[in-house]
Amino acid sequence: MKLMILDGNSIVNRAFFGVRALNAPDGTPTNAIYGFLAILQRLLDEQKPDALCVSFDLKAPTFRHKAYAGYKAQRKGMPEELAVQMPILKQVLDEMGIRRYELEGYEADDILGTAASACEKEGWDCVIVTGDKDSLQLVSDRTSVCNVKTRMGQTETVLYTPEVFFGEYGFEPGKMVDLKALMGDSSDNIPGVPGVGEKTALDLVRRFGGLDEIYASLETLDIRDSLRKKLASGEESARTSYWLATIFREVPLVFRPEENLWDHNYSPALYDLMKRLGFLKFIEKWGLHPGEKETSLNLEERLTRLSVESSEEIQAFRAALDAAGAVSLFVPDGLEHIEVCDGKTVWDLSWNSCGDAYNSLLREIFAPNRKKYAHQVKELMSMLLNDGLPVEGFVFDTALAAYLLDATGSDYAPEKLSFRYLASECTGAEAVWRLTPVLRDKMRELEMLDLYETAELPLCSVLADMEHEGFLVDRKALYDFGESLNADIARLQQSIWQHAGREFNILSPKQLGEVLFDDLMLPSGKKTKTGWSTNADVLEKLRGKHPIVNDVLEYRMLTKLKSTYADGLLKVISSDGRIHTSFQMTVTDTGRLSSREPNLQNIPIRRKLGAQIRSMFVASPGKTLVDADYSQIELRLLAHISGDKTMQEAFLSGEDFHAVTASQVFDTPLSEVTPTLRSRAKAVNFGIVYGISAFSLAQDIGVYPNEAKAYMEAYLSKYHGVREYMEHIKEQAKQDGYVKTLYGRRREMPELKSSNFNIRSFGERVALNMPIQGTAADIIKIAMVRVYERLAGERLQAKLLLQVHDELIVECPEAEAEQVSRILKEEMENAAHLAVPLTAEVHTGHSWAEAH
DNA sequence: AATCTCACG
DNA sequence: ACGTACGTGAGATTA
Repeated sequence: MKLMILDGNSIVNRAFFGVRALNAPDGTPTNAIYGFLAILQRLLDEQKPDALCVSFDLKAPTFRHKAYAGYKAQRKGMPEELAVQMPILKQVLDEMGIRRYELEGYEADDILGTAASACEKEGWDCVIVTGDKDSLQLVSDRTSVCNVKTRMGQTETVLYTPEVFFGEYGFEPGKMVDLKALMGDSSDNIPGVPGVGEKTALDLVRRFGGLDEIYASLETLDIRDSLRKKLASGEESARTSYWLATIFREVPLVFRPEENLWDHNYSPALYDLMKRLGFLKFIEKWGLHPGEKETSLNLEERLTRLSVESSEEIQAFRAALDAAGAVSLFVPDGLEHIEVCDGKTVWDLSWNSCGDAYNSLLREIFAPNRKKYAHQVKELMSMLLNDGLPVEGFVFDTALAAYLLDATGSDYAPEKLSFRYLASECTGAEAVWRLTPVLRDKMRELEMLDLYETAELPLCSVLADMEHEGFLVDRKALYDFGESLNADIARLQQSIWQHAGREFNILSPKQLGEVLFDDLMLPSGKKTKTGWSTNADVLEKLRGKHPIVNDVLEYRMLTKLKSTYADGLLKVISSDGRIHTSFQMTVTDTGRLSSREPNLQNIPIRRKLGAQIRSMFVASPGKTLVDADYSQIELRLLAHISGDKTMQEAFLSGEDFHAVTASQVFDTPLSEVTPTLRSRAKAVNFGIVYGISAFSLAQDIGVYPNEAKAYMEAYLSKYHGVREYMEHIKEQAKQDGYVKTLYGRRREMPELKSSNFNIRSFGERVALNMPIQGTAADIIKIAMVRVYERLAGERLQAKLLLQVHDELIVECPEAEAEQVSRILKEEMENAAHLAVPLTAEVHTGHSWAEAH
């Protein structure tokens, strides 16, 4: 039998500092509880114990004289956001049926030690789960210690058995106390022997054993006399420390492992609690259900479902359809099956059940003048376009609404939304029906209805059309390009292997790291979780130190082009010779679109060879491409939003903005701004939008941090409105708990309240960046809707193909090119009226490379 | 499935 | 003292 006992305070601390800010729907912080449960769940899966319990410290002073010696005095008080989570966590454990042990006057460690002893006496195995190293002294044949670390939200565990412990420390676990007695531990106020640190202490214990062995033959030990002296004068301190470091294993508590047998006996109240905390994941994972009362209540309210099969049922459905003012729809996976809700009944139709009538029923359901609410309207429209069905008349999209209300969410499935916004369990078309008025009201409350109606919802048909249209690709040219890379890739591979003196997988960061930093002894810089970093930034700095570096950089570039772009794109050319991407409207935290399968928003351009890929995206014969992109829209928005007059004047002057910045920041006449100065100013401009630090700016432009700091200082004094904006927005975000764009799009910002420095700093940068990036996203969405309407309204054959954040691409007959160019420029530039001009540059060409 | 790297704005 | 720029998606390797 096996008992698992968790060191509650230690694990909850790890969880709190390791998990990003999370809040329950009512705002209560929940990250520590969430992290604790995630760690618990993982260990249950790994260890599969028969019994389970948790120990906690109580805050009161401890019984043993450690307390009076100021024991743990240096441990900081618990942050408020963690403190409020503690009682809730304990409640969760109670409802889960997991026993808690907490004893006034004793440390959690003492309880762990006592529990381990009890297990050993009764012939049980014991696994102690903790984030501290203090309990390692308890490791024995029967007792192991599972050490938990959280790094960047990821949990890592190390299971210490006597063998693992010996492997790491080079002595038996029991001697851990001796080690501490010698080296001390400032966090536990254990003095140790003055002048003896970790290195010395480790060496002593490994070579001679514990305190008894050392002091028994102190005079004859093979050590320096200075150390002998320190040990001799520190003996009393060492003996006291030994006692302080020893975990007390006899707390006055009867611990019977069998009393903690764990049977997954969750109380019905656990469902309510987890629901209040917003922990859908655990509700699902643990299969929790509401108590009887709530279930029956929901069942009564639930609309009747009817599978439409017989001709009578088809008749009834048609009658209901005609009588309904609007219907809600849900299409689980493809048009061969659809749920329709008229507010009274949920009708379930499918190709299987309705047979020949199905197609005509679909035509009736999707009749252009029928008002329809649906979930993921754009995706539905794409399916309809493929089947030649009409795409008009969609007046609400629950997924899109939910995204506007909370863009940081990751799952907008109808059942999740009904859980969250309706506190009920309906699914599919019924959920869509009930959610529609609720989500609409919420959007109105938060002043986002206008953005929804003028940008997001109309954009669905624009994007569906773009996806349907696709972008023509010169398949042969793309194939030839891919083939032409092979020779160089093979040559570089040989050369790299030659330099390395052996064959290895160059694309493996691990193997490459060994070659560069172990074999060739190049200076290693940054490290990653798993080893030394070998990314382009690092390698760039090693250029010239060894010829292999250049080859690796080039090899990486070529293999990337080959696999992602040449081979990758060839794979997704459709039978019509075109590539049809999918735009996602509910993915980004800022309001941007994203593109996938394939991603057409990251086609190469920055380097010559890569940019060739763009020449293979072409207009079909007789047609041309028109490409329009906003010029520095984000910086213009910074000038507008911050209200900085100097920056606004720079844009109004019509001069090269980065050059003007250089001239102002480096106090140089505009005519004397060198390319280097300009490019540094450019880096500062972009850095500011991202909330950069001087350190990173220095990295980016290759100067000392001091110098970078001076640049930023000069920048912010010159553009003092920007400095004021930066301070103001952070303050505002902290107060409101969210930031928003000029058009009212929001992003919730729980990070700003975190007591974790890194998370909080990240939040501050986001608060600064999101209103700018998000407003730019709003503006181009508005422009897209207007361009689409103009192109249709003026009866042009021109078709929008692609959006790349600040760029739109249209394909049209050559004869329309001039008119289309004018429409793009007008609609893009007039989509918003700012304190500075918003300009779009338009070009035409037969390939994307030419037109950009 | 997680990690690293790299393509874009 | 920390750890070092915002937002994405895809391919290859590793565990």
